[in-house]
Amino acid sequence: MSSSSAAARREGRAESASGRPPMRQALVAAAFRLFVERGYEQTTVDDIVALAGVGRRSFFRYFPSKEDVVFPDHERCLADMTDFLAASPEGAEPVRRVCDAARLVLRMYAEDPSFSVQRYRLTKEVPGLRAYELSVVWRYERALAAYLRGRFAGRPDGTLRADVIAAAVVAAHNNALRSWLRSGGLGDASTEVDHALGLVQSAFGAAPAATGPGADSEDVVVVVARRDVPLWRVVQQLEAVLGRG
Amino acid sequence: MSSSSAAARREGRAESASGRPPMRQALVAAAFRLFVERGYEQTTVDDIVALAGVGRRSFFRYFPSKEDVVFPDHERCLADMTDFLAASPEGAEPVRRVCDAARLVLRMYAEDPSFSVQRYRLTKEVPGLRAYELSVVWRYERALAAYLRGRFAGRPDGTLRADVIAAAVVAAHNNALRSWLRSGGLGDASTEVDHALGLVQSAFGAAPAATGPGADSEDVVVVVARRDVPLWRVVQQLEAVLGRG
DNA sequence: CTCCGATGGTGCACCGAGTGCCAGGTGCAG
DNA sequence: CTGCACCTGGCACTCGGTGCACCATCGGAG
Repeated sequence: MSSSSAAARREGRAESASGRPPMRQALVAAAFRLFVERGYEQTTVDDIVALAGVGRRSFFRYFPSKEDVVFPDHERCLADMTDFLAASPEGAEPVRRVCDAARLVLRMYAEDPSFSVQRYRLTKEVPGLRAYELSVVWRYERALAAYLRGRFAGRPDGTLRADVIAAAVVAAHNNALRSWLRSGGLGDASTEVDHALGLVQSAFGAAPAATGPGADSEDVVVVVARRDVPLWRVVQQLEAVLGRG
Repeated sequence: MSSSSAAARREGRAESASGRPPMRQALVAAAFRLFVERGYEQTTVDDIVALAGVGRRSFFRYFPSKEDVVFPDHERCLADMTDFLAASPEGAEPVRRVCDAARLVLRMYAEDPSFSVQRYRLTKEVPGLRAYELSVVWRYERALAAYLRGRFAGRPDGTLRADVIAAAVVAAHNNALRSWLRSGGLGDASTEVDHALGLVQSAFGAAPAATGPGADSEDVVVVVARRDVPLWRVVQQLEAVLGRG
């Protein structure tokens, strides 16, 4: 069943066929029940462990902090993303690749829409959770930026472009994701995200240099310019690519 | 004296000529002395108030949390930025305007380089401070995005573009800022930031127009340039191909 | 000068998150 | 059975943060 496998994924570990739901899951379930019915800050860790029927000490064994119980799957997702980026083929177009990496996060959210929507409502209200979410998102962004920095190494403004593109990708992804969450997680999230990421790709994607097949890869640069963008902008791009003449 | 006025600015209030340094400043000074010499987490609020010679309760009168003492001036700076954006002339180019708004933050950092560098080293090491800084930066980003959303209202993908551009501006600004901080705050920060923001402007600047699927291949021109050809020659070629001056 | 209210600093008791430490239980290999 | 590793629970403690009541100072009104 979908909800069961989604819960298992939330767990970050396979569910054993032999019942006995692991303590981690019980804690997440208990926590969310209390969070939605009486609020995050009004719920103490003691309340959670009492409802889950476990010792207080065990809570912090599974979750380093109270906030972590709200994001039980991000650690796993972040690892997936770094793996995905590390496994990139050499010839992959970098911007497209980070956009695909961002889609991994979307997939995680889409796997359990009701859970994601609940969490969204929580994080929107509680400042502490918002701050925590920011630090999570920041780690995704750094993973994307690290990959791009590697791909842009040697290029002038390589790290700058990497940071900016990573931020743009994350912002576009989050814009679409939040719009989907605000709608209650009903429609298709991926089309909206595709559109948003498309905008970023059109702004940063093909325009900067692709090396031609025949030539020595270092001494030729190909610029694709749209006729409707002003000439000075094309020249600016050229300067950036060529490293100031 | 420069350091004195910088400290006053850090205070967010004018320093009175008649001595009696305000408690806020004393707390910031005491806190930073302890933070740099024994670390942030190793310093308790009790240590700070003991060194400053005030009561523990007073600390939390001036700073809502221990983290806030590290960023004593951001609240003020954020207010300045929103004022700046609210006072934008109607005809201002939106992207340029948010770039200028970002420069306000840089100015704040540049006003007291040694303080900024110390704080940078702190936030780089301490995860809790990093998280706090993220939430501060997030508020700047939301201020920029809110302005852009207003300017892009009605445009297709208006909020999406607003969010992406705001994120890109913040990322570019932070990239340059951090590079300057890493250097010890010695050189000129503004030139680096200008260059970084220029890249964002060149990517998102004036010509938003028809993005993505609207343009067919007739609207695109491909230029192949050899790196050893001087830039002006390439530009000359471009002008010829595009048929405009 | 006295009274008075406002402002601002302080002490105190208290809550809740998070940690270190140790004890008990349970499954497993020797 | 015994030792061992591992998971769990309880206890005590630290520290950040808050509500409340108390007190000092100060400026103005009578």
